[in-house]
Amino acid sequence: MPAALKTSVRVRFAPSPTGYPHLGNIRTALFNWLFARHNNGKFILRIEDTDIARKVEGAVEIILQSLRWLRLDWDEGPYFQSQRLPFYRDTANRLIEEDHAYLCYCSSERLQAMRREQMKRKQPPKYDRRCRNLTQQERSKLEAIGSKPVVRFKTPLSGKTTFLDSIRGSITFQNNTLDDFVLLKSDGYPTYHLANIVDDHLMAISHVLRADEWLSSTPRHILLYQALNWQPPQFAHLPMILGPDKAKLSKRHGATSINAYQEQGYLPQAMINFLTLLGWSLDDRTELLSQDELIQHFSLERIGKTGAIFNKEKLDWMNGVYLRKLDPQEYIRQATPFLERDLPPSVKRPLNASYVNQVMPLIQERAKTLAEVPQLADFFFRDKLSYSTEMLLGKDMDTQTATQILQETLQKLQPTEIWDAESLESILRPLSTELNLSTRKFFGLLRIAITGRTAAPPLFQTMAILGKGKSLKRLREALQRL
RNA sequence: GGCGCAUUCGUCUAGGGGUUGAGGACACCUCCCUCUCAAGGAGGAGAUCACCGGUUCGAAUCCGGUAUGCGCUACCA
Repeated sequence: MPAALKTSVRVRFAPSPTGYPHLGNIRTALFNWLFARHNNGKFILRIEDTDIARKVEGAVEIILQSLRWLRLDWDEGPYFQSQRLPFYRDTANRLIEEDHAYLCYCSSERLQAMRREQMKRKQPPKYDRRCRNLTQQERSKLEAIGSKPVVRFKTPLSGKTTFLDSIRGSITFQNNTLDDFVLLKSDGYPTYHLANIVDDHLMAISHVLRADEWLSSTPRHILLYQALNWQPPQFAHLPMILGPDKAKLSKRHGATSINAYQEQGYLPQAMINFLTLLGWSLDDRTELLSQDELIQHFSLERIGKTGAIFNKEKLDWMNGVYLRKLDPQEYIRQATPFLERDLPPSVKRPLNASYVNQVMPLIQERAKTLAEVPQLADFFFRDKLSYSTEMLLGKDMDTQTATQILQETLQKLQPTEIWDAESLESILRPLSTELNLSTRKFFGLLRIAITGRTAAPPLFQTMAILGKGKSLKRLREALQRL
């Protein structure tokens, strides 16, 4: 390997297309990407599709789409392991030739029965190495019966394997606690262990940043590198992202697929910021960092060791911060598809752009996700409001008073020519004194008449945008309800 | 069962022998602003730093043990 290549940072994200990527997968991708960009290295994408049975149709496309959404651009790939089978087969053969691996003819039935028996006796379930020292004659006999062999690694029976993890320090395993794991399956496909180290070597990967769940397999990988006389990469095992039950994130934790967050109206920059802080920190106070700042400051040293429970409330808060920071025009651009998608079907499509432009600034500081926008802005668009008379009257107002208030308001507003927030305020505020009503009560009543809710954007601005016709119509409708 | 890793407010975390009677953020509570909501501002509550020993003048910080949690223990990744 050329010296220049050795010192350059080359990392990879190597998902298996067995499902949609969840937060944990994406966080691993993100840390690899940040590490590559920080060090001016390369970020490589590799699809580990070596399990035909568990392969999920369309998963690869979703993975790519998720990375694009988060703007985690890759420099090489995607490589597909299913298209690189000869590399693994050749390596397995070399291992057999050099007496580091052997063919195993044991049936999965026998293996299973053996494991069950071992478990029952409270023994560690391990392959019993029956085929490790087969003679040529015995092998021929088994092949004659039609047994399809797998290739197993000849794990050293004694000694220990030690490696230095960038995050966890020195870690040692006794070799006799490992068993002879499978390298090549009987269908000719490699297992993760083989494919992974062959590709990491061939692709000159300098650092392997992967989830903590791989820590226990690392001695196997080190042993493989040693057997092949290859230089292993630097390993760094990332703390995992946990579900609320503290268990490894999985399907049963609900909407964990990353594209679900896109659909729920989270911003990629908020996701990036939040995910990075799940396991990494800059200092004792910085919470908000842009993608550039993240790249600038990211380092392995500041990655924590403990698994992090995903805290949705904080994500919501952070997404709200990013939403509010958005340039108003950009906000509208982002929110419009959600309005088109989620506003009631009765609202005419396509939406009136200039009207949306007026409404959105009132919503921008109130939504934590873009998916909330249609809900919050709903009454600006729909024709019929739905609320009860009880709601209109509130706790302590009788029908008569309410009727009088609405009538007076209509009377005052009818002749008004200039219909903007300021004029409306200058008319309605004095009216509340005139009626001897607190602004809280008075505006509260009008708010429900105008918006159908108790919590909404400021009244006068809302009425201004709604326009005179619609506003008066709603006041009249309220009157009719009483 | 075996092996490995981890353990600081409910959650994410800072802090890596004395400046810490442990700092920040989310969530929560109170008050201010205010036509409601949101945003913003000011406060508050919340952690015997898992436990037990040891080293040290001094330990959240170093060492050992225990407990608990998690991960791995497949012809899955």
